[in-house]
Amino acid sequence: MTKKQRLTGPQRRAQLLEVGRELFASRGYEATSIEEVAAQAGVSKPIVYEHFGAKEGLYAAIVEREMDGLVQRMSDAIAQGSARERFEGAVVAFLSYAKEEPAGFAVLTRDSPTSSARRGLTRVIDDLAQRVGDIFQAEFSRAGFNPKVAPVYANALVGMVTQVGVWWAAEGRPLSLEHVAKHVVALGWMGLRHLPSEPAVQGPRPKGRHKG
Amino acid sequence: MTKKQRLTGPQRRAQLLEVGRELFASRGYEATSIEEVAAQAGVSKPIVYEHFGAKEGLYAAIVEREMDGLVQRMSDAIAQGSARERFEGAVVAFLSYAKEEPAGFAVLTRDSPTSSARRGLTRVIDDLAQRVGDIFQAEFSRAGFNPKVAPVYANALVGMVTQVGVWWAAEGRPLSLEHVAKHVVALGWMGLRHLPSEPAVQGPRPKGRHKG
DNA sequence: CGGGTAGCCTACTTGCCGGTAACTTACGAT
DNA sequence: ATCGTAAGTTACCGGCAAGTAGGCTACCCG
Repeated sequence: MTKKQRLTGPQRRAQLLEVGRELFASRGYEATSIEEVAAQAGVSKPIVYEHFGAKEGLYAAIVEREMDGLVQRMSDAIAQGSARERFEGAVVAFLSYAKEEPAGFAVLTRDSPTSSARRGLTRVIDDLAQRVGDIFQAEFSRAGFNPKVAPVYANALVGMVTQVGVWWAAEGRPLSLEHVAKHVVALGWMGLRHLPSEPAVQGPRPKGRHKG
Repeated sequence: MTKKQRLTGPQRRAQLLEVGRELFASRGYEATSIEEVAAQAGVSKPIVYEHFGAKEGLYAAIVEREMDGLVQRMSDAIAQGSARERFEGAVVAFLSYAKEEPAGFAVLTRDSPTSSARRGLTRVIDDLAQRVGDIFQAEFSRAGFNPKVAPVYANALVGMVTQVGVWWAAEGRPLSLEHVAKHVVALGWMGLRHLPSEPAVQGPRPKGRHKG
């Protein structure tokens, strides 16, 4: 068998990130023990602590890395083209990530450890929705729609793609990526193109609203 | 002060379900201890075990009850009316549930305990998507679309509504239910009415049907 | 009043897991 | 070769939470 190999710091760190990702993906945060991570890496517990300080440190490092990867893909995808092309690009990028990085996708999709709640929105997907929401907000204002409903669409689209991604991955990807993307894009795009006008469009007369 | 009141079995059981739901909703499964549940109910640990056997038993009972409640609302909502009305009804029913049963909604939205995976799809929402998918499947076949893509739409719609619900609840429901529902329905309905035809359609069915 | 039973409690055991202290070993540079 | 350092180890602590054994008490019913 492979000799008990000594790795350099960065190498070991990278390996632990890899192993941790796989474990967190399959078992979830709570059900994964540091000992397990260490064992799977052929190393002992304190090594993990040496690199990441605490369990949450390891988890945070993994999530951050995956988040960066996903955001990178999405950013590239919406860098240019018509609005429709960018939308389609975003969907394809998201599904590609789900396909090519199943473990990372699983980690991002699962619940976070309870303590790391920031600002009340705990799940990572919510973060993504927030970013999309910011983009939409500007876009909506520009187009004369009520920007307050932008988050509704942002969350709707993110949730749509996410859930489809989860199903698609869990089901062993029964359809091709292009196939799935096509339908999702169609569903989302049509809705966006037919935004209903509403009483509360920002016209000259802001109407008195009832309860929130 | 309230006397150390002795409750009957069913009463205590109901109370524990209530307390447990609240706790699981706010802390999540792992972070909630049976002792906490017992304390909050003004009772000691073994009582909980007497009623539910194990922690998972309590959790399962709570989830099942909430799931039933949600399904009940949805079923009522889609019992009659045009397709569009039923769709709208389903969305409204879902959001109403999120609004009126925030704790239950939180429980259903969170991750389940790792061990209770059934059929590979662990999350409760996936169950819902499955049911919707079955309905769509039949509907798609009838309308001449490829039924294999039905789950895509089912998951997309369920994910859409779910994520919007999560956001809406987490944000303290900044918009009215009707307002949110209107936009979500618009987004979903438009997409459904313009299903893209595709190479793999079964049968000579060229064009999307019209209906009022 | 006197039992029986249903509801409830105290007081454990057990095992796991996050985290740490203190020691050991490989290895390259001088 | 040897010394310094980075890499890795064993062996422990402390705490918490799941689950249980066995005893107590209120209340109903005759």
